[in-house]
Order: sequence, then structure tokens, then C-alpha cells
Amino acid sequence: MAKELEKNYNPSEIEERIYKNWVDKKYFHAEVDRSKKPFTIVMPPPNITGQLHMGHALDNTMQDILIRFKRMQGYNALWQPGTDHAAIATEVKVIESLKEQGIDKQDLGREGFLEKVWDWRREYGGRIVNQLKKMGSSADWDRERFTMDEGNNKAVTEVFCKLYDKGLIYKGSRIVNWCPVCQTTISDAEVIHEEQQGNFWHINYPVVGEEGRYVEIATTRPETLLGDTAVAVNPDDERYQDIIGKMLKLPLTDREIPVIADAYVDKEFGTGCVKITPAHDPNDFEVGKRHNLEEINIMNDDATINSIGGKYAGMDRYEARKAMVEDLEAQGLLVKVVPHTHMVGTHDRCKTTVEPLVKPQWFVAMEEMAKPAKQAVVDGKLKLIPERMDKTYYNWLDNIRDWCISRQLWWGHRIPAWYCQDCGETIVRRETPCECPKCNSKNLKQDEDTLDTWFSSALWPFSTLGWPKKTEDYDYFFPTDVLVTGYDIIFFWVIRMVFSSIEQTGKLPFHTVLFHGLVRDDQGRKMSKSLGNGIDPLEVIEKYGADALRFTLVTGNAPGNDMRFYWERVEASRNFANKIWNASRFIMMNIEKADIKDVTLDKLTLADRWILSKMNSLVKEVTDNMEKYELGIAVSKLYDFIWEEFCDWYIEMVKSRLWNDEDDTKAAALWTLKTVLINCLKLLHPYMPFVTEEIYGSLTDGDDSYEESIMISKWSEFKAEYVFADDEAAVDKIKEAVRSIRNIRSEMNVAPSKKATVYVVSAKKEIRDIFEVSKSFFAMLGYASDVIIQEDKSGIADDAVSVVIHDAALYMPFAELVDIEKELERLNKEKARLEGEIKRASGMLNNPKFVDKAPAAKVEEEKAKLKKYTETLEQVADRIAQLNK
RNA sequence: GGGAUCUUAGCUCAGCUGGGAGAGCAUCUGCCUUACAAGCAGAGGGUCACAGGUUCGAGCCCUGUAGGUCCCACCA
Repeated sequence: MAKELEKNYNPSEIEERIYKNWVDKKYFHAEVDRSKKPFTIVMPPPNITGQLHMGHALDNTMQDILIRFKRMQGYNALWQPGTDHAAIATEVKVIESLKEQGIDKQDLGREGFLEKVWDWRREYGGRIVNQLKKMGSSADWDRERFTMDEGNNKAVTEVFCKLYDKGLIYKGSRIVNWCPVCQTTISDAEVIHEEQQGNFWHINYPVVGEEGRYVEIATTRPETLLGDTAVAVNPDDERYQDIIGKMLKLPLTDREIPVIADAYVDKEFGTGCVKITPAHDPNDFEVGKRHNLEEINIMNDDATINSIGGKYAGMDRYEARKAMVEDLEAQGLLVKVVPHTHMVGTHDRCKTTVEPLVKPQWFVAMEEMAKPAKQAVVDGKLKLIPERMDKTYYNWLDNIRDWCISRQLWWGHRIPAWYCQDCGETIVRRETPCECPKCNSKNLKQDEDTLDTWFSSALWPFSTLGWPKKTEDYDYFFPTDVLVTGYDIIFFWVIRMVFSSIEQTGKLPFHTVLFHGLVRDDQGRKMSKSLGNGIDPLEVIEKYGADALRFTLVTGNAPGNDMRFYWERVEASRNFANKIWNASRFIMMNIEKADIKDVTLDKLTLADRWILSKMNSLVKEVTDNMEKYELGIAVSKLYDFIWEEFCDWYIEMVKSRLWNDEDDTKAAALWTLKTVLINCLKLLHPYMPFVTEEIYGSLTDGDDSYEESIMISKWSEFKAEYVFADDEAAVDKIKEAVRSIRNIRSEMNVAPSKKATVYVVSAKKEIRDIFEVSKSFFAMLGYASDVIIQEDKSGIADDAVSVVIHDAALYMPFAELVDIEKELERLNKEKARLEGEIKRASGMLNNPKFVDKAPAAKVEEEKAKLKKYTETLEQVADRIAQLNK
């Protein structure tokens, strides 16, 4: 006995109960099972500082759809979840909260501070996970991991040591991106280039020993002058041949610097003379290396000028700039100031202008590892969806630079390197060394730095499965299958996982990457805290339900494309959930009254076979689309089928049978309703898990032949015995007739309550037969009081309203309503339309090139159309002649 | 500077390998028809940015133009 459902679908009452049941029943949990094929997705670990936003919502919905789909298909589906320690974000967050309590990070010391961070993590780190659960995410929470748990720490140390031993990790003094606010280095990927309004300051550097002669340089950063160790010109620049090798007096200092020649300088740009500041500019650094120039660091870590700066020491970099420009002007060395917009590197987290500095840091050598990572995509072993991401991927790898992985933070994986305080030896070890292997000194000190967050994330697909241990999980679930993520972290994360996995495991971490875009606001702007235009997914869930949110996020958008978020769209999604809810309610209300156990396919009527056959094609199409990751296409097909074919047509078709207890096809109708509904629920379940589960539960309550939950039920499959092509065509004919009647009644403003006798006239017996067996529902849908089917139009009043469809004409005696003029006008319009079609089709068929070159099926198709239009036109012409009499 | 991408109905977007232009929302007209007014039935609305080309056939492929968006990049 099925349970009663409420009139409107109310998600909030249902979602929590259902989710809890899934968790209690351990449906999300996957264990190694060699009898089944695994299907694995690793969840991009959200930051522990994070709050659920639309990006997470989209990302997780797509993953959940895939994992539920595969699970139902019989795979041993594992969705591996976890969180990321988010080094900078978390450290900054905790520092701020400590500040509010009047506590300073430095005062706590490293150990004390880390304790506070762990406290914070224990308190807030699970928040995002709970929010993900509200989405309906079927991740295996029993396996939840953290990038800084014991296993991941082991993996990080292992990888660091292996790469170091291979020479792929090295420590070097190189120019790095320094964030003066966060007080740490950051990688190139973390630098965002932003257009800023600035100036070109043209400054004269006096030539030593040649009174009155100057070299004019142009710079966007005059304060770096303090670190200049040369001025460079192009070796082929005729203007400056004679001063190459001469010395210049560096303004505002008492230093002298040489003029050097380097091909890096562009003769055409600016004055053709470039000041070289090796310690504060990446290009100058390279030039400096080539010419053995001294690197003079002029800044402290907070971007104030250091003691080198003399009177400017202690000033902030911009303060110093202002002061120095004034001084240069006073000395008459400032030639001019030209406004100039240029790209400035900023830190992606705090937006501070990055300062290039020379610092001893740890790097990963990228050149070797980039090659196989690129090759994987070239060879098609790693598939990126959409395909256009390939170029972005190649471009990054082709121009890759070494990855700066050390961070001057405390929260993170501490670098497993120790320095001998006596002999200076560097020791990189998996375990803390007891003594220096070189001098046996016990006076060792560990490197203070930690690793870039992305260093551990790069190992996520295999570290979460037990690597470097050869665990059963790793052996069975790895490599994973699909990675779902936003295109915005292709460099940060995707590529790094790929090369790390190849290097460490010899395998690709996954075979497919499915990219999605950004969720924007209704005006196409990025959702951001500062704009305050973000929509909280939790609020959407509360108001419309998780299913509506999920449906909204995956409908009507293609992989990798950004989308706009509208409340109206959520509402439409909610309406769809309600539509299914009510269709189910209707079926359940009726199904209680009959026993459908004995229904077999031979008992079905034309309409039943029609919808069953349509559903069967839908199963195939939806499955195919989902296999190809075309989630949006699959779900829109489901939407159309459920709403239009099933609800608007089929349910309406069977009502007359359900309401007539004498009808011996009633059971067949109920069987079909239930069969189609259950199959639709299954296909829809990955998208709308809650409403489908709730209905499935009610519908199959007490029936042991069904699984106890839709999420562990078997995915619908295409069945050859459900194919009824002729019946599909037959019902389509009836639909065409119904639509014509409705159309004409609407045009003539005939009230729905005013029923009419409908005469169906067709010379073809098979057409008459179709209408004969469809009489009951055809009458209902076509507002007919009676349906009379006959071979010719004898006995039908001449002034009846008529409509012509292919192979049949329909007449309705609405004598008092018929306006012959209008009727003729309408028929002539139809005639013109048909003539146009005939012209088009015959035009194609008369074109020998078309007949010759187009595929045979296409030609046949056009021939059939031409025949149909010609026949219909004859009927229309007859009718016109009749009215003109 | 390099690359990607977009331009389709009033709005937001689909349109899979080229074979008679679609959806949702909005608009208009009828309906409280016993699952659903969060609904039903019907209607209007598009030279698929522009210009060429390939093809029997182009929204889809190629070239160019215009405008928008994004990514990458060390021109001081």
C-alpha cells in the first residue's frame, strides 16, 4: 500500500530525513570489492576556512550526479572527500582572530601558534563539510581526509625527499614573488597581473667624468634606483656605442655603476637605456647573472627601505618613491614624468602589489616533469572537457618555470630539510636526523619554511588512497576516473596533480577532467564578498530545496562555460520537482485501487506502448549523454519527456481508462504509469536525489521486489521488447489531430465546456483503425462529445469547421460559429504553407547534385515529405472547393 | 604581445559529428477540467553580429571585419 503524499512538494521536511537515512545505511561508503569495477572521483578539497558558495555547489552537484549515476550502473563508486589546510588563508584567518584577542603570533611562538590553528580547525574546519552534505552529496564521509593528516604528511615528505634525491627539488637564491603583507613568497600562479595607472619617470644619470652628459633612463619604479648596479643598452644601438663600458653616477647615492650592453634591451622602447636592478626585477636578475652584477637588496620584508637606503631607510616603498622623485627633481635630474598604464603583479589573496625579491627558496624543477604531463593530453590518454582546454594546458606547460614551493608560514607541511650548524651541510630526510652525516655534529636546525598548499593538493588523488603505502584501496581505486573542477584552477591544481602522479605513481591520476565555469550573478558579474552580490546556496536550499538548486546549476549550460544565477531559474526548477511530485501523487492515488501484478506487454494499449517506447529511447539517450558527460543535455531531455510527453500527454490519455472501472485496460494503464514513472525517477535521481527518493519510497513501500532506496537501485536499461516504432508513429498522428482541434477551437474562441462531435474522415483503413482504438482519449483531449470515424464525408454538414492533417480530415459541426470567409482565409494560408513546403522539397529533389551527393536516407526522407505535403494539399484544395460552392 | 571564447526570440542560454531554428523566463488570449494555478490549452516573437568562401546544402566548417569577455606574458 503506497503512502499518501502532500499536495505540494515540501523539500525542507524531507531532505534531512532522507540524507540521514542514506548515511545510516552506509550507501555512500565504498569498500574494495574485486567482483565489481571501481569508479572513483576525488573531491577537490575545499579550504577549511571556506564557506559554501555557488562554485562549490556547482562542483559538487556535478560530481554527485556522476557518482550516483555510476553507482546505479553497478560500479563500486567511491567519492573521496576531504578538506585542505589552506596555508595562507588559514594562517591569516587565525592571526586575525588572535589579534582581536590582543594576541600576537610571534609572542605565541611556532608551537603555540600551531596549537591555536589546530584549535581553530577543530572548531570551524568541519563547517564546509556539513554544508556540502546539505547539497545531498553522496561522498564517502567515512573516508574523509585532511591535507595535513598523518597519511598526507607522509606522502608529502616522501615526495619531497624523492624529488630532492633526483635533483628535481633544489634550494636556490632566485628572484621570487614576495608579498609584503603576508610576508611570504608566493608562486607565479598566485600572482595576478592587474592593469594599474602609473608613470614613467625619466631620470638623468650623469656620466662620470663628462660634465653635463647624462644617460636618460625611464622607470616605472624609481625607488628601485637604490639597488641599481648597471644601466644597459642594446649592443647594436648606434646612439650609445661610445658610452658602453663607461661609469655613471647613480643619483641619490654615492655609488657608480657601469653601462653595459645586453640584447635584452629593446632599442625602440623608451629611451633605449634600462636601469638594471638585479635584486628587484626578474629581467634585471637575468641580466645581472649574465654580467656578474651585484644584487643589492634594498628592502625589508615589509617592503620598507632597508639600511642601504640611507635617508630613505625605514620608508615604505611608495613613500620612498615620492621622496626620491622630489629629491631628483630638486637636483634637476628628473627629466619628465609620463603617465603610463602597465600591468602590476598582485597577490591573489590580499591584492597587495607583489615585490620581486632575491631570496633563498626551494624550487621544483619543472622542465622534465612537464613533458609527460603534456604528452598525456597530446596522446589522448588524458581527456579534457571541453576540448579547448587543451591549448590552455599546453601553453602553460610549454612556458613553465620552476615552481617556488617554500612559504614563510608556520601553518603547513614543514620542509623536511635540516642544516648542520657546524659544517653547513643540508640534510633532507624522511625522519628527523640525529646527526650530520658529514661532520657528525648533533647541532642541526630544521628549515623554518613550510610548503605551498598546492604541493600537498597535487598528491591528493593518490595520497588519500594510502600512497606511499601499497594499500588495497590504492591498488583498487587508483587511478581515479574523473576530476570535476573549475577552469580557474587548471594551473594551480590540475596540472600539478598530473605531473605529480606521473612522477610518483607512473600513472595518470584520472582519465578525464570535466571543467565547469564560474557561477555569476544575474548581471554576469563574479559573485564576491566585496560586491555583496553573492547568493548563498544554503539560502537557496532553504527556500526551494537542494534538488531545485542542483537542477538549476546543471541545466542549460555547457561544460566550461560560465553561467548566470537567477532566482527565477530556481523557481522553475522547483516547479519541475513539484510537477513530478504531483504526477506521482496522481498515480499513487489511482494505483491503490487496482492490482497490476498480472499485466504483461500484450495487455498494453496503443497509448501504453507509445509512452513505453518513447521512454525506452529516453533511457538510451540520457545514458549516452551522461556517459559523454553531457549532463545538461541529458537533464533537459528528461525534463521535456517527463513534463510534456508523460504528464501533458500520457497521463491525460489514460484518465478516461482510470475513471472507468469497467475498462479492462485499466490495469495496463496503471502498470505503464508506474513503470514509466519509476524509470524516470531513476534517470532523474542523480540530478534530484531527494524528491526522487521520497517518491520512490512511497511508490514502492511494502513491495519487496524493489530496492529499499532508489540510490542503490539498478539504472534503467534499454529493452528491445519496449520498442514499438509503429505505435509511436500512430500516437503522433493522434497528437497531431488533437493539436489541430485545440488550435482551431482556440482561434474560434470556442469555450472548453462546449463539446462537439468530431468526424474523422480518412480513406485509409489503418488510419481509421488508429483513431478507432484511441477513441476514448482522443475524445477527451479533443473536447469531443462524440467521435465518428468514417471513410468519406457523407453526412457531414458542409459548413462544419474542418481541419486537414496528413491522411485525414477532421470536421466539427459548429455551424453557428463558422465564418466561411475566415475559414477560407485559414485554409488558403495552410494551402500557401504547403505549397511552399512542396516547392522546397521538390526543389531539392529536382537538383541532380542533391540526389546524387546527399545520403540516400536523406533523399528518401525528402521524397516522403513531398508525398505527404502533396497529399495534404489535395485535401485542403478539396475543402476549399467545397466551401466555395 | 600570444591564446581562448562569445555575438541565436524582449531577457538568460541550449543547439552533439553541417540536412527544414529550440528551451526557460517575460508578453498576449482563453481556462479554478476531479495530480499540479508552483497548473492546463493556445498565440505572437529570430536575415542565428557583419562580409566573403567551401558545400547539393552552413547557426554549425574556413577567411576577414566589428564589438564583448577571459586567460597567459619579464618590455623597463
